[in-house]
Amino acid sequence: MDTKQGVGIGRRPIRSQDAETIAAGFAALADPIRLRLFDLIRRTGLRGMCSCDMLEPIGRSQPTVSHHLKVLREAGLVESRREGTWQWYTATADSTDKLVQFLS
Amino acid sequence: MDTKQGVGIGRRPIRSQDAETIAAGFAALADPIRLRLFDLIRRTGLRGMCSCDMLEPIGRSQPTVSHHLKVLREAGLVESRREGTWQWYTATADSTDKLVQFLS
DNA sequence: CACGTACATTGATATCTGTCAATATTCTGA
DNA sequence: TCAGAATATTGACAGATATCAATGTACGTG
Repeated sequence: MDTKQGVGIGRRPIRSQDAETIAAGFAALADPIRLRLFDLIRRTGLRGMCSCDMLEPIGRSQPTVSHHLKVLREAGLVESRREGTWQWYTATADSTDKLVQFLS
Repeated sequence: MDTKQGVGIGRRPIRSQDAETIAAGFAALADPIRLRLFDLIRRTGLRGMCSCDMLEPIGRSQPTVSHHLKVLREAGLVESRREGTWQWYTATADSTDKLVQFLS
């Protein structure tokens, strides 16, 4: 049976392709460790945070933290720059724009 | 109205327990099918949407859609009411508050 | 060059997740 | 009470993911 109303109210549903993109953004924050990493990094503002300083507060092995940082980077939520042997992570400016836009 | 800080950006890093909760919310939207379901439901406002009308636009089997709706419901993003054999889904009022608060 | 530090990658494994067919449940109407 | 419709649950399975030990790579200092 069909309970549909006539069209006219509201815009069109999200495109399947856009859903993939936005869902991928949410997926990057869908893990508690990544969420905490992103939270830590974002708090450090422009200066950013060295990944060596994340191990202790996060409480996971170095490879695991490195893996999660890669996921955050590939999702466009953070970016990194080298400084000697250190790697500094900062939150990207428009990191969460699409996500907030979808939620609002 | 208390003065307690929410889970947004404050002086201290997010608590591990809060990270679990918020990450679970993001996880509910981390799948493209669920994102589209939530998008569809939200567009119908107070009236809501019958799950029988979701099958065709979503393009997944009835058990799969039912499974995703359950995930959305358990995440607090949608709620449902029975009407005869139909099940009507609506977006909850404060569904995305915590998520937006974290992102902002 | 050699060594130590910071970080990334690989490989293995246990767990989680999305999917559908089959089946069960709940409700309506005859 | 019986049949049919809408929805939920179960069971099975393939693919994804989180994790760590081991190893590899890049950089700085002697």
